[in-house]
Amino acid sequence: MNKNDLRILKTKQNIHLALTKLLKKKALPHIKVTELCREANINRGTFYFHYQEVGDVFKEYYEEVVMDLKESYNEPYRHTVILDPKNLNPKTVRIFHHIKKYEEFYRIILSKEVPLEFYLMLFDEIRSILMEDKHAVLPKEIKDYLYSYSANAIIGLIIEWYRRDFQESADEMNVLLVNILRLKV
Amino acid sequence: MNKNDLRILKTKQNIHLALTKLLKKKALPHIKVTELCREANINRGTFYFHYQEVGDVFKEYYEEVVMDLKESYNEPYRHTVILDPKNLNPKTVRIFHHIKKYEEFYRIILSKEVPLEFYLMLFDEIRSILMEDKHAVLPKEIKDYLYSYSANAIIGLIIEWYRRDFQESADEMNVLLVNILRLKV
DNA sequence: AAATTTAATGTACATATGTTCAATAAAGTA
DNA sequence: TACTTTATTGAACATATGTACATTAAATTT
Repeated sequence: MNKNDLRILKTKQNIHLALTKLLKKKALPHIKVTELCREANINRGTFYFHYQEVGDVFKEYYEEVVMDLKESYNEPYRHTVILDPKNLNPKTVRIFHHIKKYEEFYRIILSKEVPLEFYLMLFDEIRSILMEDKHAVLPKEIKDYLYSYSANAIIGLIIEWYRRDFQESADEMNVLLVNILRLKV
Repeated sequence: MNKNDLRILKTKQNIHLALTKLLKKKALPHIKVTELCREANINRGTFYFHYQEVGDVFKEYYEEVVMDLKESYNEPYRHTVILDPKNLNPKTVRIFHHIKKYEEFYRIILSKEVPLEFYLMLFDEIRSILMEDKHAVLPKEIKDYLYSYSANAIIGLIIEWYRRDFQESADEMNVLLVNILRLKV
């Protein structure tokens, strides 16, 4: 199975286009394989040759999106220590900008019908971003919990942001995060 | 439709028993309606008379579990201000004990195949528990975000706990939470 | 105990799933 | 260009979904 085979590239592109089209009409779990293939003008057998279920197609997208999140952290003005309010500069936090950029995408990720898997992918990604920060020397176990605590706390803000229909700007979210951290609750 | 009709109670009980049995073998989304009805010895039409999908049966369980979580906060030694480390007494936090009590249940809730809906139910429940605490006077918007931040931070610990197979005791988790809050990160 | 209500059953039907396989066509390779 | 590889197709099959409805049986009500 040659990943660069033109036939495969075309097929996958058709499926991707069909999925984005269908996602505007209905939630991911309600999109049927049959429906997706009809929309993409490909045979159902071809679908099953590449994927197991509709969610797998979405996962391919998601990997691109996560790539963007990763890349946004490999730039010159790289952040230093995110979750230390003493050092935190709102501009250093890129996560909210990333979410805003892919807002339509995260509306799907955060909708209740969708498998937790996508949420956990976001969690792991944010967690690993936080792990790159230098933290005070702490026992490994505490650190593991601390990263999970902090990563999910940020997603907590994102959930609230989503529920408020992403009204606030990404910069406002960064200021909000700083304020919450300053509360030291 | 009389909720107390013996026929309904029996049918639902059979379905519940069948689901718990099947859940020991496979993940929730892989349990088919047909399969569940075969196991419960009820007609498939009867199932669709009461539910839309297998997940709805699970939701009925979940409501009982959430009830327990709620009740654990209506007891004499009620907590005061959970997320203020200065006042926090590990014994006052009941969430981890609740999770441990329904460990098998939360293993399902936190497994990747399951819809985000169940996660969000837990989120909303913990969030509303935190909302009962008296916080310093803050603008409503900040408060909304703060509660989402704190509630999800706790679930972050629970995710990590789950991934470590719930090895730590609930008391150890409370101590851990206090330590993290004392770090003021 | 008889009458009434309605949950549960059995059957049917159109559609979807997930898999298999031989035939075809479109790509890559010599 | 001719040859080779393999992705795609189409057809078939067993099983599952979701809905509908007349019949049956088990409840509740009188």
